[in-house]
Amino acid sequence: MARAATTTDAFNAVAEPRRRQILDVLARGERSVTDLVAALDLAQPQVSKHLKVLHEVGLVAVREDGRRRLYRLEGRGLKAIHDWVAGFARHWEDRFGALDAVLAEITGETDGNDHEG
Amino acid sequence: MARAATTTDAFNAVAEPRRRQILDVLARGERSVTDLVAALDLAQPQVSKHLKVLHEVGLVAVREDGRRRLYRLEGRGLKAIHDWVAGFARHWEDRFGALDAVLAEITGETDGNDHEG
DNA sequence: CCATCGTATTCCCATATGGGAATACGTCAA
DNA sequence: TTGACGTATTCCCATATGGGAATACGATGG
Repeated sequence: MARAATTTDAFNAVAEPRRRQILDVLARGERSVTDLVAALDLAQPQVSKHLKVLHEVGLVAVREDGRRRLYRLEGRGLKAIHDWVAGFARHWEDRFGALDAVLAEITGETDGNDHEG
Repeated sequence: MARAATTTDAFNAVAEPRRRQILDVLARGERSVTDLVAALDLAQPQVSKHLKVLHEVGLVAVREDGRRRLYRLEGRGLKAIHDWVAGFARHWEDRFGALDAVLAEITGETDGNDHEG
């Protein structure tokens, strides 16, 4: 097998910096391909390709307007990522980080990380 | 150019499901490679490879213990992802989603999304 | 109907991925 | 020492990526 397709899910789609940039721009409102080309300083074909990927994973929606196509952010698709990462928040928040370290030292535990209760 | 290396950053490293699984397990405490192999039902070499990637991007740390190597989650590396995604939260939270729709319809705007103030 | 604009699609290519399989090590128990 | 264990590394290969360049196409204005 090779690496999973970029169109597999939001995680893969968003791994590409350009696509993140596109979403950043779209977060401020609907944009035409040309708008994006200008904003990203990237060739039009590549922008269209990235948009295709984002569309396939449902991160953007399109609307036709004459010869233009207006792309819009479809944020829901990012929730999965958010939810997954949020579960790790305690692991980088200083308060808990420090606490973990202390507990580990005191208990000599190999299996720490218990601020559950 | 081809796709960015998986070791480029957390975004790329975490795009692979197996690596996310590994982090999920490590979130509950230090684990040896063998532990992970058992938990993931994946061949040992592949686990070691994934761990290598995770280590290169700083998402895990290692500690030697006799013939074993104990891997530990290094959560800080996930913060970048969290921060980026969090910026889009308003786009999937129902309250705001509905509000956006209404505003868009009322104003006929092409450039909506303004609950700034 | 023609030229042009806005976008999408196709072709080409260097790159490295992820799994499978085999193997190389370093460490520990006899 | 020897053998087993725990882990890392190497080789092989099908796959598809992302950019560049060229081109196809639908819509629109004359």
